[in-house]
Amino acid sequence: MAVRLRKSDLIPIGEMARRTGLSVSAIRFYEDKGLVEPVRSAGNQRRFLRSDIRRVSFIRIAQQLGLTLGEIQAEFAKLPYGRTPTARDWKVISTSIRRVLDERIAELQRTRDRLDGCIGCGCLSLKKCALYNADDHLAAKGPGPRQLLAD
Amino acid sequence: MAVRLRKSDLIPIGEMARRTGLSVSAIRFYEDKGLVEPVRSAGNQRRFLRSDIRRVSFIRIAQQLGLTLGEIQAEFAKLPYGRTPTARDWKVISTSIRRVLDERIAELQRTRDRLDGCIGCGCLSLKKCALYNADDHLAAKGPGPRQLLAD
DNA sequence: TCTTGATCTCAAGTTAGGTTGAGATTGCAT
DNA sequence: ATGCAATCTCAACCTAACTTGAGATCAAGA
Repeated sequence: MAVRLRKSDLIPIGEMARRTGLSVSAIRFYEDKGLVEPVRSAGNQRRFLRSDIRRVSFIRIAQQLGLTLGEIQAEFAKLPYGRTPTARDWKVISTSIRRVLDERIAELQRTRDRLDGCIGCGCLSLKKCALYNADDHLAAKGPGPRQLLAD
Repeated sequence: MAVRLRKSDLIPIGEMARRTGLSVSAIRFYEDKGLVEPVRSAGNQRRFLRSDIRRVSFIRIAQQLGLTLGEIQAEFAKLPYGRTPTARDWKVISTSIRRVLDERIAELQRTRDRLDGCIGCGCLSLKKCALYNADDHLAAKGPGPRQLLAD
């Protein structure tokens, strides 16, 4: 028995917007960026697959997590080629994003600790300041351990 | 005995750039935004006060901490009017920024926890997803808990 | 069939934080 | 006094992530 395509299997952009909470223009923008690839109707209107709802929703979520569209693109590259992604596929991505979050948190904590050092030492005294000296400039200026801030 | 202004007390923009590690154009941009207000030489060239070095350096640091120029301006508003800021003045600001960092870290941790929930629940199942539903939209659609995994 | 709402494309505008370049002056050391 | 580096202003350009608007076309119910 052949698989029947119900019309509800192909979603127009307006419904996509409703279902994902994104604007129509944003979705078109994502298509431009290659994040989603709807097919076209006879009259050249976009028609999305049901699985695209999840895909597009994921863009929204990942952005809330602080990923750029480029980074999201990179995550999408991990999705299976030629078949609709499963829960397991998405889980792999979620886990990878968790690592990004962990890194981001750790980074912020390191920064905060450095700032604490600065406050404690009556700092922002530039010459000694770990934050100020985070970057290159001020090359070899005085002795002692120099802490560097990851960019 | 009158205070003598040595020429070294008024710094041209090039030296400012060298001392802060910023580009000349960036410093001019900050002036545009009202973050620093150099005086002008007879020939209309910018002349910065020594204390501006710290001020401008602070912009750089605060940006690395993730503050926008607008937020930095808000912090600067706390500096004393009409006198060169002391170490104590800067400390007040640093402390305030510490609070911003704390908030940011807490927020990220909450997000990570939500993501963990999602991963745990085989999530990104949209309807139930804490991340997905973090925002408003959520148009009641059809009956029963639909799991979009089925697609 | 008519009419209305949904879509289409393409161009331009928006905010943040700058950079780049042109063409004109300034400032300082010989 | 002159020569050259530093500076000046102003306008245009850049990335990211979209939005807005104009003018044209599509889809579907009465």
